[in-house]
Amino acid sequence: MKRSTIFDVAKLAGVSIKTVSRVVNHEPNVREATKIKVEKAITQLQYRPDQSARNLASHRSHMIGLVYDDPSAYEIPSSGYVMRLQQGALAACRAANFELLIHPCNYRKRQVNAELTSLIEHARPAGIILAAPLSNMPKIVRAIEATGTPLVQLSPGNGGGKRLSVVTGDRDASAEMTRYLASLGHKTIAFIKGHPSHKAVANRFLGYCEGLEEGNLKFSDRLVADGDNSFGSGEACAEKLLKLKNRPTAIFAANDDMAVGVMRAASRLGIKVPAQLSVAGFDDIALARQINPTLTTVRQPLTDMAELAAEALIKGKNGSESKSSVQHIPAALKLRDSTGPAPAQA
Amino acid sequence: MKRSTIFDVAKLAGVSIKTVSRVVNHEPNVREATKIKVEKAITQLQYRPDQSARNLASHRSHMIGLVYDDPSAYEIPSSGYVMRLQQGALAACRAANFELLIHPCNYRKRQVNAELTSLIEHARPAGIILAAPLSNMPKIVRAIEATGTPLVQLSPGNGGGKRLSVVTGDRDASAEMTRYLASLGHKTIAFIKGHPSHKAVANRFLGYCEGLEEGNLKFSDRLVADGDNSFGSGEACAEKLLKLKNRPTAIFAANDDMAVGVMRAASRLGIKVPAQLSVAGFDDIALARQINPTLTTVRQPLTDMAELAAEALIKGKNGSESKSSVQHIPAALKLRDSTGPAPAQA
DNA sequence: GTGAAAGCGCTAACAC
DNA sequence: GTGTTAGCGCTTTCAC
Repeated sequence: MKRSTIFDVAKLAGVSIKTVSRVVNHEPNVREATKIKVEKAITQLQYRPDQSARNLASHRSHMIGLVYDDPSAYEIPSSGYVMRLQQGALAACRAANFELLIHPCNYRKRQVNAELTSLIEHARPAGIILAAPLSNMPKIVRAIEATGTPLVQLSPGNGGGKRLSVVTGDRDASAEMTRYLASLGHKTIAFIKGHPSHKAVANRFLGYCEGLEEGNLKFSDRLVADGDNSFGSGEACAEKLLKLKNRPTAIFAANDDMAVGVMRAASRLGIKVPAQLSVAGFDDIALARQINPTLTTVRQPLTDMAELAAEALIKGKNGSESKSSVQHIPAALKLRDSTGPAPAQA
Repeated sequence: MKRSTIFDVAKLAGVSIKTVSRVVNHEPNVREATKIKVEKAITQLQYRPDQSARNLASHRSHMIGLVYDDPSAYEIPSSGYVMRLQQGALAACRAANFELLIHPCNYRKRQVNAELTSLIEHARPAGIILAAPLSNMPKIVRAIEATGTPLVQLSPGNGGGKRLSVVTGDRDASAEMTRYLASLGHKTIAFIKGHPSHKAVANRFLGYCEGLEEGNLKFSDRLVADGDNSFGSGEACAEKLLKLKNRPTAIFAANDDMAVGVMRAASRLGIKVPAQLSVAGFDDIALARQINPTLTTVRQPLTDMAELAAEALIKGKNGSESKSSVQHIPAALKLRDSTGPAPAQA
């Protein structure tokens, strides 16, 4: 049997299609009695508005797009990050009866822009959530803005800018973690930096420096290694750091994937965590609680951030709310088993 | 500036809109010269067809929906499974210029059907990929079929049925893994079953039984524990099994999440893997290579399966191809460090 | 090979 | 409060 249209409902309810439309869209100016009549017809006919028609006529949709760096470009997918992003966005979508489109994209490729434009034209999402590190790439941000699609940036890295964004205190939390390590008696605390293109992660290095200072430790270049956010790079950096003659008693990695790599390297080198080495990460991916010992880390409220972003997009469908605002959700230390007091002797 | 429409292109190229439409859709019956003229106009005007209009007029779309069990309902998201599913579907989408809609849903809820119907009406996907264990739930399958949306089931568990599906040899691979463990000298091989609602996982238990027989080992009830696919259940089951008076020297878990739980339990109980206990899983999630020791498992070709499913949906847009077919992609053993020879004494 | 006209099912603007 | 009338930008007949 054919699907019923707004006309069928109108006829059955004895009203005009516009009235049906009003009821469906919860618009004002409909008498309660009329509304009930229409609603009855809707259930009776099992009417469900056609989104394509709706989108076409109204120039919006009930979908939002989540765009993030393609994790399969990495050695091992940093799935925790992506999953939490999705989880948050999905929560907001579910609540508002929206659907979520996911679009990982590799910013290293030339065609990113075309790809994003194509996504937008194809799906006409009501808005785009742009995750870090893509959110701090002007080229990408501009490409999306050019289409006129509402955009929320997640952790854009810089101050906040003139657009909608959701951020967390990467720097503050890193400083706090560093101070915590110092408070455990660690004197040589190494740091593994993240990928340079990822500004929010770069801020964590700043926090580390700040934390050292506040903990009355001096910064040393040799204790800093350059990772790229991947598990493998964490492993490699750790190996390098752990072979130093005066090796660090604590390693703080700019993200969990790398921290897990550190633990793997330590285990291979026969170094016990946390007895001989404390390891800390950042993000609190699911894996952090699954490995052994469980990883001390900073819980980045990724899920909440994505949810907030999605909500903003969904609400803002009327037009444009406050055009620029930065929502801040604080991060929190998660102290677990991978960190402990500094060993007596190095 | 306003977006150009098919009319603008037609005018500029000096043809009718229908001809433009033909060129855009790669339809036959267009002279080469005309085609080139139109294509030139398209680039010049930066014309991009509006999907909403297209969908409305043609009753199809360029999106496919991926529906899977909501992992956040679990204690710890089994993110590896979902990520690989997404990866495969995304690969196919990217190649065909489709977009991917993700829709985790909790089958335990009453409203699943309404939710799925709503997804379909909202987005009008060209097809749905239904992952296990949802794919073996008649209620859900029927709800989707009722909407007339093309459907591909992943690992539906039963023989294959009359619909499109993509399966792997869960049973054979499990038997193979069991034989492998037997070949290492293990006499007491325990098994942790998965969630009973997940038929494909249930088949793995059958494979275990089969493998025992072929390895000339006898099946024992006390060596079988009931997990539910979650990390936590694996941990709990392992604890139970490892406290048996004649404890197993090998534990084969029906999925990797549970196998990781087993390793965690072993580590807590001070049991060394693989020296004192061999652990094997199933799926080959990313985590399998990240933990220490790395996990011996069965590589379920999830990514390939999802990709194949998406391709089928994308190709089949013309109408209905062969209405019933079962694609089989074999699974393969991944021998890593968590398994080894049986210890001399138990 | 190509084009004209008729919708697809809805929303928007304005009339009543 | 409610209905009327145009479109939204495309695909589909079917005619030429």
